[in-house]
Amino acid sequence: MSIAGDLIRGHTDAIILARLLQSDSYGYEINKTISTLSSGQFELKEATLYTAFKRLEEQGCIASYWGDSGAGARRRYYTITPEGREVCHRLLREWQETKQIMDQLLRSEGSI
Amino acid sequence: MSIAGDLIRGHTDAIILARLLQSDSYGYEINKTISTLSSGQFELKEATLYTAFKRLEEQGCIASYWGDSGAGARRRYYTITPEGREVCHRLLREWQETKQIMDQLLRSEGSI
DNA sequence: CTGAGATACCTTGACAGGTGAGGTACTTTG
DNA sequence: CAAAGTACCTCACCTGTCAAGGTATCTCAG
Repeated sequence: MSIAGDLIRGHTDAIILARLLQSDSYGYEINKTISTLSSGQFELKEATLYTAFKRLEEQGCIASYWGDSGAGARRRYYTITPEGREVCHRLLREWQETKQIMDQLLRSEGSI
Repeated sequence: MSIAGDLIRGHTDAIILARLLQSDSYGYEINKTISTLSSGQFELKEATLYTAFKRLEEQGCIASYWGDSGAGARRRYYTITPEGREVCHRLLREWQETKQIMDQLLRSEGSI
């Protein structure tokens, strides 16, 4: 992982929800996907991931069900709820804002 | 403030150092500048700002001196050290990476 | 058959950073 | 004189990350 988790902090939920917007998935797979999508530059730690799941489920953004993996260990699948979709879209907008503001604040030229 | 502090968390130091890269300044002014630059969309809380100053000074990234304000309350000015400049440039690079990775992770199309 | 490695889940405790609330002290302005 | 602005600072609390540890199953090489 080339970037620290603290730099992503506050965006973990957005990342997870954005994945679930694509399709239902389970912890292990989501983690792999994130690693792949970021070309190995970032990965959620397991503890972080599972606490996020718990948080999001309590908030009603996601729901879970045990999937039948056929072979291999059992999997708990997560699905995004309508409420979760709304939250996700809000978080995506917030990310766009954050980017913009950060760029303004870090731009070297800009004093006043 | 329209965006939450948690979204910025981990980038506070970068924001402060980037300001000091422009010129020496003091807490109150830095806060105003940040508010102005972000069009009022973001502001550091005082507690956040001063803990950050303390942290950065301990790390040797900034140094401080009491300025003579002439009229009004005394001001503690901060100046960026050579080490601070290096750190700042590293943080700016990290921000670029973070942006890129986040965009990849949040992009709707991308599964695998 | 056995051991290693992959798949898959989960919890706990420590730690760090952000922040609300509170405090000090001076100056300007109505 | 009181209120508001300038300017500093600290403490206790909360939240999210993560190292470390644990469980269980399956596959495959030796």
